[in-house]
Amino acid sequence: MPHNLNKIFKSIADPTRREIFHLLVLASSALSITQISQHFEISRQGITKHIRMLRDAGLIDMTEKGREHFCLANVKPLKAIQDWVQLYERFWDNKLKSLGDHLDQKNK
Amino acid sequence: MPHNLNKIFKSIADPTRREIFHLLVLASSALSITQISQHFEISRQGITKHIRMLRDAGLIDMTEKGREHFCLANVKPLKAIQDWVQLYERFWDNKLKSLGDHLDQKNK
DNA sequence: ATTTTATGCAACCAAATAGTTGCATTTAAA
DNA sequence: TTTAAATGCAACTATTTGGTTGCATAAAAT
Repeated sequence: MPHNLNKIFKSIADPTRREIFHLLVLASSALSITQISQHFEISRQGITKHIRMLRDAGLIDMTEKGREHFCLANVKPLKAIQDWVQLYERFWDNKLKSLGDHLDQKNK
Repeated sequence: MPHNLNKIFKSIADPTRREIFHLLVLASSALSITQISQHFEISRQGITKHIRMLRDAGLIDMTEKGREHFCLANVKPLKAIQDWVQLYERFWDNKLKSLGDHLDQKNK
């Protein structure tokens, strides 16, 4: 179990956390908590809480340097979300075959 | 805006709702609220609330027949989730190119 | 015609969430 | 060495969430 699936779902369910994550991916380098919070109107402590949830879901890697705590986006846990979605992708156009059959196939 | 992205994220963030959705996809036919709730230990009213959230996110289509309310899974809104995830997919292996460049490209 | 079934509505509850502020501590800068 | 910056910790609050129960109503079955 790499990172709890539910934590990942919960993490990305909040728009502010998605924004933080997006900001970090865009930055493609580590940003400190203060730097991140400057992009938002909510308090630093509010941002810290969001960052911790993202970290606990594995979506942010953290390193400390002196008094600063740096955050780096880690997209890998999103793979679990994509896997979940892809289970249903086959139905986007139309029912080709029941998902039940599909799962039976995988268990053979 | 087909269906509010945040509602979709919030809907699938709850494990019970994911189970309900999965059940409906597996069924590949409409199930009544009572039928659905029989698969769970929580009360019918609890299930009803979850079903409404899924419906409001577009993940369940509902039809009434007599006194029964039937639910059918609709996977289309999941496309929005996949689109969101795919924005970051390119980073799963490694940074090929920054997301910023990628977005610039799309806006040309 | 009576009873049972399927449901909605409303009130209620506990826990989680998203946010705040104040204060202490460590590190860096003047 | 004093001051400023970056952070954590703790307490507090309001709102949302996930769940419950009781009661009313409409439709179906007996």
